[in-house]
Amino acid sequence: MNQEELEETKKLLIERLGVHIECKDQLAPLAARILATLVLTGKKGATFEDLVTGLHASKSTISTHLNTLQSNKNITYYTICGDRKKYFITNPDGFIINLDKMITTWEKEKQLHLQVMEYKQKINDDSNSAEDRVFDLEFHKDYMNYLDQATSSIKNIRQKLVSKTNLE
Amino acid sequence: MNQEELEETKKLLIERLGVHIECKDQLAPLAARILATLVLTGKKGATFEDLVTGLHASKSTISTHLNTLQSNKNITYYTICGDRKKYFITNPDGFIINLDKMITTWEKEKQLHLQVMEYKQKINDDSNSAEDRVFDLEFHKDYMNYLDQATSSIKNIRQKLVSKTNLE
DNA sequence: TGCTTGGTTCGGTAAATTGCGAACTAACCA
DNA sequence: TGGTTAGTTCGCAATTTACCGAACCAAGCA
Repeated sequence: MNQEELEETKKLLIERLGVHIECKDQLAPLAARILATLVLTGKKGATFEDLVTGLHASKSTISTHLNTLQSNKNITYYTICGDRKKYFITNPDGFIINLDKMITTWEKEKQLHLQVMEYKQKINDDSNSAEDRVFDLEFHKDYMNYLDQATSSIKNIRQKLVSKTNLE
Repeated sequence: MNQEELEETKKLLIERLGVHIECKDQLAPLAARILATLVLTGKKGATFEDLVTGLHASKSTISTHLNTLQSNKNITYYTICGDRKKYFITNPDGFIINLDKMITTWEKEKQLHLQVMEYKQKINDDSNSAEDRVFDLEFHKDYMNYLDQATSSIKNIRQKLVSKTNLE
């Protein structure tokens, strides 16, 4: 396989990965393409200029997206002495940040279900007869149980990842 | 707590849940409010008219969103003999559909990483010396390992949920 | 001091999303 | 046959998003 073909596959993969990331992480198309590019370039990273030319985008767009990606902890950069450029790379803690996001979403969801249950319980208490009881709380109990299970299994994976990272 | 106060809490909860669902499931604001309303009304459900008045929205908006929510399997409805109205409720299989979405996303992600690894391997093979090797494939191996673990633990929870549902 | 490189800021615009209203259909019933 | 209820369709208006270009800044150096 020659150089041109490899370039083609690279572009194709940036596009595919880009679309995936765009949907999964709710990022703007070009922000996702930047992340995809950085995944494809690996530890070597890419400079501001590389991204501008590689993605056919304007400097302003690249600048703003690089800043938001950095503040979202999606990417970082390293520098080389005597070289003014920044070499952007994907955040090596990306896994863990992903897991943390899932955990916080689920915990927030659990809090919401607790609030809903409280509300429904009050309505049920206000009704005087048993057949008057409007709400069945089983659904919320099941849902919270499901959330708890999912949360704890993901926390488990997180723990293993963290201890492995610390060993290295 | 009197009737008005309960109405207030209901609106507040619809709003909070709505914002959460809107972000989590990438739905239009009003579509998320519909789902939130259905969670709050439980097994009793809500009619088209209830939603139009409760959410202060137009019939057309409610109509289109109800249709998309149905085709996304987010909601269903039941009917009462001699009553032309549909009573919309949240899809009881919501849990499982959520889990399935996570699993497919992760499996797709794994496939993408495999393709990226294949690309990087080719580049590495093309280089003639060892210090020339551009890419470190460890990252992708770790990532795929993480995806596998997450997938299998969620599949496990899914299995438990399914067998429980079938028993009832 | 002025030029180059690396990057930021800001105003604007094209396109996509979201919701609305009016006109329409389809089923039931009086 | 006409009226009512339940809901759909479609064109349009208001936002929001995503990107661009031009002007600008700041560090280094010739």
